[in-house]
Amino acid sequence: MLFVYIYAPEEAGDWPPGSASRWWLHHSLASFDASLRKFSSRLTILRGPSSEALLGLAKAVGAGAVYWSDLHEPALAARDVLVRERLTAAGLVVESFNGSLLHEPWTISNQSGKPYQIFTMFWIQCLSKPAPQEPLAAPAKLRNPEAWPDSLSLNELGLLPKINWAGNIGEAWSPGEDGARDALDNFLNNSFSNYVVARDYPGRNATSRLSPHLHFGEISPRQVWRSLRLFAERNDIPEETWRSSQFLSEIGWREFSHHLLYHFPQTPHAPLRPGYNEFPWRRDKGHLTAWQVGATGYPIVDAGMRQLWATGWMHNRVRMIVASFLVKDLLISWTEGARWFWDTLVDADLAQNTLNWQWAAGCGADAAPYFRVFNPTLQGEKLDCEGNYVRLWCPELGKLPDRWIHIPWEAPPEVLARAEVRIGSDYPTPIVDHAVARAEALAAFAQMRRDAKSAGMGISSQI
DNA sequence: TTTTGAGTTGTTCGA
DNA sequence: GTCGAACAACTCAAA
Repeated sequence: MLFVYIYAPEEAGDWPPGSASRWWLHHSLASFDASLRKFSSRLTILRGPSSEALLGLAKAVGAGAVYWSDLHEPALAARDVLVRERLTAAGLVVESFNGSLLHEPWTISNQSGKPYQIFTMFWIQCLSKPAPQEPLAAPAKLRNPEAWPDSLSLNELGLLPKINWAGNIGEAWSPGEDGARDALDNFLNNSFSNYVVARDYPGRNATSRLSPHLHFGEISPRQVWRSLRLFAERNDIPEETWRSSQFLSEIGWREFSHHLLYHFPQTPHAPLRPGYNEFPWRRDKGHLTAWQVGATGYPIVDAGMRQLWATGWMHNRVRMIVASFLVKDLLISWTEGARWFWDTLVDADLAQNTLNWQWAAGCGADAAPYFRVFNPTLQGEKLDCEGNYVRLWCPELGKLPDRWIHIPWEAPPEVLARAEVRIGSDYPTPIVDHAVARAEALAAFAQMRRDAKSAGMGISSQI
């Protein structure tokens, strides 16, 4: 038995892995190889094109069958169809399996046979199905080939960034199966019981941080399901409680996003609701850059964007706040935000990135209504009331009292002087006035609805 | 068949 | 200070 990873970013269409993803991939592959070495096995690493690589390898080692886990990202799924055809034509047995979802996307549909576009009903349907298949145990031993085929070294893939900005990322994460299992165990034991309350506070480490592990297949949702069930049994948590838990429903949202991408493959670049096609997004390079580097003048937004840059990850709640800010306050297209997240997130996942950005922009499935505009000051004061999160990522504001930490531009001059903050030089002046920006956003969305109505198309998401 | 109600994550305004 | 209404349009299942 031979394990092979083929690096073929050009086969991912418009979405080759970004820098943060490649960093994770490097360490995940290293971890996988290390675990194979315990069986005196090893990971064979090849470069695409995938079908050529696999045909060559099969010939070299005399393989009779090729197996892989299904992916549903549009470009990769199309690639896999071609690979399957070519391998089959060459006389190889080819089988693929569901390794990344609780249910195959075509098995969940509403009464008229169409995909759900509302999460609640989708998830009720998922939960009403028989429990997902139990994950198989890892093999106790492997049958190794008589001779190992040629393989690239991991470093030859050039996945690590040229500049060593990944230093901070490494401190925050342990890519690989062991890291994934530790993250889940740690979450279940320490955070599961209080998840509903604590998860919204970015200063508390109360979320599972499983997303990159799930994306790279280091742990599967079926393993999460089973671990949660076993944890519940050990702790006398009734089945009804854990099955309807907020945490499991987050796994459900992941599932929902992957099913939607399967059914609506155009959504990474086009709004699910066609009425949003003509929305007059602004192209303001200066504002976009300020958002990207965390220099908007709104502390909770800047803290989030800097956390993203420094660690390849951002707290879920803060993702909503910064997304709302880009889309509603700056009126910059959600696709710009999706691009930036794609390149900077270690958990960048096409399905989830797409669903969630469209959700924030209001143009997606079960989306936030257009009038739901996050107020960055209020969100900061509610969820980071002592300013710990802001002080961690915006240290130049560190000496400001709690009272002013989320509204530094309103602080009295003597307070600013004492805190050694000069607004406009030490920390930016807000690049927009939220109250004005909110009014403009509401007006722009209202105009879009009028235009859509007069064009007789509505903003229906029907396709 | 038609109607009704509810739907991840919010904010503002006026009583 | 608190509280409810309003801020749309559409999906989907239950009644």
